[in-house]
Amino acid sequence: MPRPTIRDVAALAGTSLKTVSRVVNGEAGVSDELSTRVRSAIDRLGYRHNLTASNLRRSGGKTRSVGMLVNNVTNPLDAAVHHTIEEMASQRGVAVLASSLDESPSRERRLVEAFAERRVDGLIMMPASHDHSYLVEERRMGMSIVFIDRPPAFFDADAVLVDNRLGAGRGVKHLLSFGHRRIAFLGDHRSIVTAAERFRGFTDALETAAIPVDPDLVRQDLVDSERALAATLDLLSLDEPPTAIFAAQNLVTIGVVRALRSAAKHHEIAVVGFDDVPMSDLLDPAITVLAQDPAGIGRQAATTLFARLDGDRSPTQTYIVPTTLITRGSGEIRPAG
Amino acid sequence: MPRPTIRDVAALAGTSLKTVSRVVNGEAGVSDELSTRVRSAIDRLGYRHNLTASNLRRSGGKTRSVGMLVNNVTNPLDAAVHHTIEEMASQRGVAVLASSLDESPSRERRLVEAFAERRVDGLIMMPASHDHSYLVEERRMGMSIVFIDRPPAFFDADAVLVDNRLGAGRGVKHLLSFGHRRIAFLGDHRSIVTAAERFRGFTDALETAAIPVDPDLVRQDLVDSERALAATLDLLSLDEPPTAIFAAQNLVTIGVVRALRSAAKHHEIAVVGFDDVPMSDLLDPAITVLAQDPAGIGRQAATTLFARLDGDRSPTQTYIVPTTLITRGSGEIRPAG
DNA sequence: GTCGTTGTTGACAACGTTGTCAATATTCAG
DNA sequence: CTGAATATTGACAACGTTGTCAACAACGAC
Repeated sequence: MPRPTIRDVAALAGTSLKTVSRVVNGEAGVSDELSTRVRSAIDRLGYRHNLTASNLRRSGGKTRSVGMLVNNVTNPLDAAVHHTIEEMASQRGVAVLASSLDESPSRERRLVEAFAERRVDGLIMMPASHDHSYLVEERRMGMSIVFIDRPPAFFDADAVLVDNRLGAGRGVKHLLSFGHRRIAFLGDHRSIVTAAERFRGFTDALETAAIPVDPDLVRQDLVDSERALAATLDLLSLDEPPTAIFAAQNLVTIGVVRALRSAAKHHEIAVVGFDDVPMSDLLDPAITVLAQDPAGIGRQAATTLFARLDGDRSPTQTYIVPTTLITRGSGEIRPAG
Repeated sequence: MPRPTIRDVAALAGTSLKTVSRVVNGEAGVSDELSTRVRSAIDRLGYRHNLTASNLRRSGGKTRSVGMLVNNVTNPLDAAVHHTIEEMASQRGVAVLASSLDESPSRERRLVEAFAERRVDGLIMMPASHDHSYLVEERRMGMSIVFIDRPPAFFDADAVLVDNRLGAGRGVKHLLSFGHRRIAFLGDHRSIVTAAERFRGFTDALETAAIPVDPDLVRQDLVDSERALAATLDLLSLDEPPTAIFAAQNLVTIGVVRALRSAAKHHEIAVVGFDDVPMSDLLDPAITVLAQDPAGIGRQAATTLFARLDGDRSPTQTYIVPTTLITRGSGEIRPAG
C-alpha cells in the first residue's frame, strides 16, 4: 500500500496537482471552498508531504538538513553541543544528521561523502583529520561548513574554537599561585591540535614563572583513561614526583583522579583539569577544572552556519568561546612541606 | 556554480545518462573503455551521486535513512544508545537523524511528522507521549518502528525494554538483605512507564518481605536532580528518617547523593540507584547501582529495525535487556544500631 | 551465409513535487 | 454594459535519477 501522493489527493478532491501543492505549501490564491476540500482529502488519505521530492524540484535544491560530525556523541561535551545544535535546527525545520568520528580521518572522509550524497545544506564538524583541503570541492558545490573545537587545516572556513592555550595557561598559573613548582602535564595525542595548544599553554605558564619544563613530568599521547591512569602511577613512582598535575582533557582527568585515589594521594597532589568532568563537584576533593561552554559553542556554530545558509558571504571568521576556571578544591591543594 | 549532474558527466564522457548511472551504481554491462572514460569525467567534474534523486526513482522509495528519538542526547544512557545505533547504521550506509524529545509529547508528534516528511525508512524511539495510536498511519505507509526503553501504548510494535520492575525489586531486596526496613523510594514522574514499573518493583520487594509501604517514604514526580535533592533533605528531617534510599533514576540518584553529602549522612544512609551514574565508582562511598546496558539496547533495537527493513514480517516482539547490580559500597551500608 | 545469442548502449518515461505561464472566472470603474 | 484588472485554476515542463525496453554490434553454430 504505497503512500498517497498529491496526485491521489487531487483526484479525491477533484482538482489539479498544482492546487494541492499550493494548499500543502500554504500559498495564497486558493479559494476557501477548494482549500477545505483539499484539506479534507489530505486527512482522509493520510497524505504526507514528501520533502525529498519537494526539495528536488525547489529552487536552490536545499534539503533543509545539516550534518554534524563530532568526535564521539557519548562524550558529554559533544553531546551537549549536539543538543544545542539540534534544538536550534529543529526550530528552523532543519533536520540534523549526527555521527561520531572517533578520531578516525578515514571515517571523516567517508561520512562527509555520505552527507554530500544526501545533499546536506551545511556541515558542522569537529574534525579528526589534519588536512581539510578536500572540502574545497564540497564547498564549491554549495555545502556550508563550520568547524568546531578544532581549526581547519589547509582550508579556510568559519570556526568556533576554545581558548585552549590561554585557558591551559590560566589553569597552570592557578597551580603556580598555590606554590607548586613541579607540575606534571598529562595530555591527549599530540597530533590533536587542541591537545598541542593546551600543552603550549602549559609551557607558556612555566616560562612566565621562569621554571624549566621537566620532560619527565610531561606525558602525552594518553588517548584514554587507562593510559592516563598508568602514566600517573608512573609519575608517582619518580624520585621526585610532581606536587601538582595539569590534566589536559576530561578522560585524562578521570584517569588521573583514579590513580591518585588508588595511591591515596588525592589529598596531597593538586589537580586541575581541562574540560569539566561529570559529578566532579561530588568527588573528594572536588575537581578544579577549566570548563568549556558546550551550549555556547553549539549556539555560535549553529548561528554561524544558518547565517551562511541564509546567504551570508562575508569573510570567514573564527570565534573563540572562553573557558571558565571553576575552583572546587583539587586545584587549591598546596605542595607538602 | 551548480553541482554537476549525470547529464554533465555524460556530456563530458560522450555517452548517455543511463550509462553514467550504470557506472555510478556499479552495474555490470559497461565496457571497460567506456567505464574508465565515465569515471575520469566524474573525477574531473567532482560529480557526487545525488541520493535524494536516486531514492525518489528507485523502487520501494527507500531513503536509506532512519530517525532516532531519545529523551535527551545529553543523558549518558541515551548517548550510548545513539552511538551504537549510529555505528550499526553507518556500516549499512544508512544515515541517522537524531533528536531529543525532552519528555514533550508534542515534540514527539512534531518530530515524527518531520521524519515522515523526510521519508525515513524506520524509526527507533524512546517515546514521550502516552498514546501511540497515531503511528498506525505511519506504519501503514511503510515506516518501521521500534520502541526502546518504554513500551508502545495503544499500538503494537517491536520494543526493546529493560527489566525495570525486576531490576528495581532486586535493588530493594539488596537493601533489605543488609537489614534495612525503612527504605525510601525516590522516583521520576509517575506518568513515565519506566518510573511506574520501578516503583512496582519497589513495592513487590517490600511485600515479599512483609513490610508495609510507608507513604511518607515515597517521593515521586522528581523530574530533575534539584527536586530529588530537596525531597531527600525533606526525608532526612522526618522523625524517623529512612535508613536506606532507592533512587529510581540517574538524575534522582545524583540529587540524593548531593543531599546526603550536604547533610553528612552519606556514610550512614544506604543508597542504591537505578541507571549507572558517571564517575560513581570514584565517589565516597562509591554508588551501588542497577546498570543498564545501553550498547545492548542499541544493538538489539538496530538489529530489529534492520530486520524489519529487510522484510521481516513476523509478529512484533518485545526484547528485555537485563540490568546488572553493581555493588560499589553505598548499597552495602548497614542501618545504624 | 543465416540465424540466434550475448553483450553494450541509449531513448524514454517515471518517481513526487514545484515553477511558469496561460486560461478562465470574477470584480470593479466608468 | 464594456473593458480592464484581479483572483483562481490547471497544463506542462522540470528537478536528477533509474527502470524498461528496444536497437545494435559482435560472435558462434550450423
